[in-house]
Amino acid sequence: MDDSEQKLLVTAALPYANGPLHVGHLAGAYIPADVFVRYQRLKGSNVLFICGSDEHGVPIKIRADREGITPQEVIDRYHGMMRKSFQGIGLGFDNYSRTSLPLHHKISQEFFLTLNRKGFVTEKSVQQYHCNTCGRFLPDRYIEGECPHCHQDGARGDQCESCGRWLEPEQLIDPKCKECGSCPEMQSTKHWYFRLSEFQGKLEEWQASKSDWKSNVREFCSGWFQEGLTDRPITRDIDWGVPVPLPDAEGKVLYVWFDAPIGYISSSVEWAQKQGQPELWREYWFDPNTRLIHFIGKDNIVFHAIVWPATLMAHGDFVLPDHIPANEFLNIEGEKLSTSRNWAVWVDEYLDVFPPDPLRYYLEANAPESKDADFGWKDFQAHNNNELADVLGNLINRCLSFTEKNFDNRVPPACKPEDADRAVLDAIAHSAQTIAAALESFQVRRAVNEMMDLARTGNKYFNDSAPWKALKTDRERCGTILNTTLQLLASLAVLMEPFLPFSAEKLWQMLNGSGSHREQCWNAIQDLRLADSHPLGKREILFEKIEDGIIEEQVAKLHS
RNA sequence: GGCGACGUAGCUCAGUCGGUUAGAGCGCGGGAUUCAUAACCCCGAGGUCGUUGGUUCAAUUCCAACCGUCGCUACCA
Repeated sequence: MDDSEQKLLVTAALPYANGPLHVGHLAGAYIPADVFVRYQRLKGSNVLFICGSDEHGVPIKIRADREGITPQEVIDRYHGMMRKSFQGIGLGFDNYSRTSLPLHHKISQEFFLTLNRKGFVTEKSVQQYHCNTCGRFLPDRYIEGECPHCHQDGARGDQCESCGRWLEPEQLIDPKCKECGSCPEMQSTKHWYFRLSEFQGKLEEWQASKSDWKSNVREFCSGWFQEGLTDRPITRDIDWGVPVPLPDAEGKVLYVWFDAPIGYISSSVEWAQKQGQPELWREYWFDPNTRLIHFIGKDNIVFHAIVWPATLMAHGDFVLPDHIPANEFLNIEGEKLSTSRNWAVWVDEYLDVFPPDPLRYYLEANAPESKDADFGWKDFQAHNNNELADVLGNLINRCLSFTEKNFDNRVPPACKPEDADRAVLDAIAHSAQTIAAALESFQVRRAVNEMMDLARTGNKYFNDSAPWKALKTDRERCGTILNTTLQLLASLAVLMEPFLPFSAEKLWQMLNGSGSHREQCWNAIQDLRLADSHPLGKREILFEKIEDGIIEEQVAKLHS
């Protein structure tokens, strides 16, 4: 199929709106998704990139109660912060929505009703702890008590941190509400269950065809299939969420895990409305040829690879996920990231101090693709200084500076190309192919390294060719060397776009390229040429080095 | 407890569908150069590929056990 006809519907996990965005979020889902989408756009693919804030659920409600504000104020705050962070780091969503919108509520309710009408939802009464003081039913992890096994105090209703055993809340001795400390009591309550168990066969059959999925996703699912899927409650007893659209469901909302992925659909609908073509979203979601790709972190695998596809199957009509590239986690300075201990690097705070591309580059080159990776400030500095500044930035600067000083800042003509010159042009084509192949299989790390290797090739060529010597003996030869290197820079401006969009744009301007580098075609990069005598733009340092002191401040801040 | 992942040079990681001298970047040592953000380029030192067994003509690569790190375990989304 022609790339321009193949529709791509790309989603990045909806971030939960009870805290700001951190580098772990970026590394796991957002940067890989953005790199993929930017590459696809250069290729000319028809791609829709969707995201939004996930704004329901108990944790948001509890945060609001603690701070004495409304849940709406909580989500407004974090939705705004995350949106700004995404923009600052260059996430190019076509639409960034939020699940608190009436549009999303309506679509989620319709979804629920369809499943109910088709008989995939059943009603059940269950016993649950209820805190009379806080006035709500308590999720397992919000109940604490003495562990029945090791008798340690402070065990949670889902698991004892001390002995690691998995618990049921009613096993706890002397249970207490984690928020207020009072003793909860068992109450009967009614919930609606999604009949997930009915879909095991279809899911297994469907996944059997996904041999190109990453092993972490496949292994994870096979474990679940072996255990056997069970029906899942998809409603909750709180007043913050999408109300269950049934007459006898007062005070019940849809479980966030049910409504959140529907946010991918409602965000697409909102996008279509903003385009003035309110039905346009159907061309993506209802076309069986659409490749639906969900970028997520590994904590999301079971929901995206099992529960959500089953939900889509139950509803019918919608396209099923084609691929679910799930990344592992990012640690910070060797320790597990923890928002409650403030052991995290927040994107908004990063952007107060640094430009976006160095962080993008670091997370791309150090992406947690096959196993957990580590974010280290010194490591970040090293990647910026040794690679972005010394290899890529220096190649650009040495070439432009030389051309400016000796050739009136114009592209010298290429005369009598030699083997070395041709080899550089061949290397461009080869890199473009290698990077494309890596990105098609979601290997950002390999792809960005290949891009940097092309810059290394450029440095070696420039060095071996020694235009500063040729300048004195053979001005024509010197011009040819610069011409070749400048063509390499033009290609790099396009090749950099998926990884370093801000710098790619600046480089294109420095080269005084026509239009935007984003209008170039990835598949024709090797044919991209700056014309003889083409006037170059204004030169500037593309990647500043980062001084030790700045890094030390960040490390100190992390430990404070 | 169950399931899974990972453990390769000082550091961060590739790789090996079993088979000549195990790779990259950084860091380190030496050299060359001066166009450039004291950058670039070349050379070099450094690894019994977590441990112990097994299969095999041959294992770092397959299998088992063990040790270590981590994740998931179904209402933390």
